[in-house]
Amino acid sequence: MLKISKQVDYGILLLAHCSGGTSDAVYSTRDLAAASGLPVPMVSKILKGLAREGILESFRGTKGGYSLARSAGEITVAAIVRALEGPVRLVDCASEPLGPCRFRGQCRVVHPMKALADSVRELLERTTLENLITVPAPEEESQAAGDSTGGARPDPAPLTIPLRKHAQ
Amino acid sequence: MLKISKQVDYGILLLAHCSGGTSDAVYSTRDLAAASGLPVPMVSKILKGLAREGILESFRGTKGGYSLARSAGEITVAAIVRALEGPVRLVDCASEPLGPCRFRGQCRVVHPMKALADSVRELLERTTLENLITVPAPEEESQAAGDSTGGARPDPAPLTIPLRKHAQ
DNA sequence: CGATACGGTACGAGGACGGTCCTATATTCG
DNA sequence: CGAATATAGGACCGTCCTCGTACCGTATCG
Repeated sequence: MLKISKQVDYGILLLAHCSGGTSDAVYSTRDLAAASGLPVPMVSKILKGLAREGILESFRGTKGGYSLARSAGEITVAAIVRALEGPVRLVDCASEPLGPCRFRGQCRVVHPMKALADSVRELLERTTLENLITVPAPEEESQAAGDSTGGARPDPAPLTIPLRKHAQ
Repeated sequence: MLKISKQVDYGILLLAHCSGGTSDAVYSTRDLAAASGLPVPMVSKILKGLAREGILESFRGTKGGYSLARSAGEITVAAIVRALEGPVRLVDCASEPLGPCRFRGQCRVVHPMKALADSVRELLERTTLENLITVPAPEEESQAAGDSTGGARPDPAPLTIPLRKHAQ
């Protein structure tokens, strides 16, 4: 609920992988599929979407593949979401191409809702791929691995702050 | 995409209506359905959900109905979302009951993703019903009414700031 | 010219969401 | 007490969207 699609999730994973090597490294669909463990057609579809939006640069033919079109710091989560699941619209009736609304003009919540939606979008706009790969997180990472049951553990620490560091 | 469900949208509308009168005013399903123009069963379902979560207080029998269980300033958007569409989980593999993930432990993006998810949730947690009904928005509200075509107009003004006023 | 790898699009299965309906229970009033 | 009212808690169904797959076209390298 209120979730981002798996394509976006996978997309971030793949982009994180692409940003691992040198800036002009080229990765083929098969390479990335093998590295991520995701099915090849799925990876292909996601990379196509990212390339169409200009996040990835594509090279066709033998020895072709994809590479980041800009630096990781210039790729926002919002752009990834837009490329893979369309514009961020928290609510239809208060997002930019205004959807139909039976209360047009007399609704007391439209503008605040729009403000809320904008806040969410701005948050995603402010978070870059670089943020996602350079925030290494606390040291209890290792103990999170191991148990596949995934028992709910209490909230460990406020991880919110690091993301803000790029907000002006 | 990345949208909240219509039930939450409707729920906010209905709660905004409930917070209009005195604090102990009681509204029946039929009243709210008539006021909102939404079908009665739908309104009923939403109100049930809100009551189950303790956001609304319910009174059965003749002259029964619903009223806000707490003040509008104590009802967060996050609570409304939780009541009507479950916990806020931006991504399955990085939200609190950790979902299955094939990269458990070796994924470089889990913690940042969790941080991002927390940021979104915190934003919703910080926004209260009171915020949504007391931010009246700019004066061009009236001209938005009238045309039912809903043509896309350019972004009018940064509406993001007002929401922040309650963030400490 | 053939092999490789991207580009676009269409297709099917599965699940979530929107929306409706039915029965049980509690309260008020005559 | 009994009828009327209004919520509680389900089950139920149609539809849309997402995930995942597959096919065909096109560009590039050797």
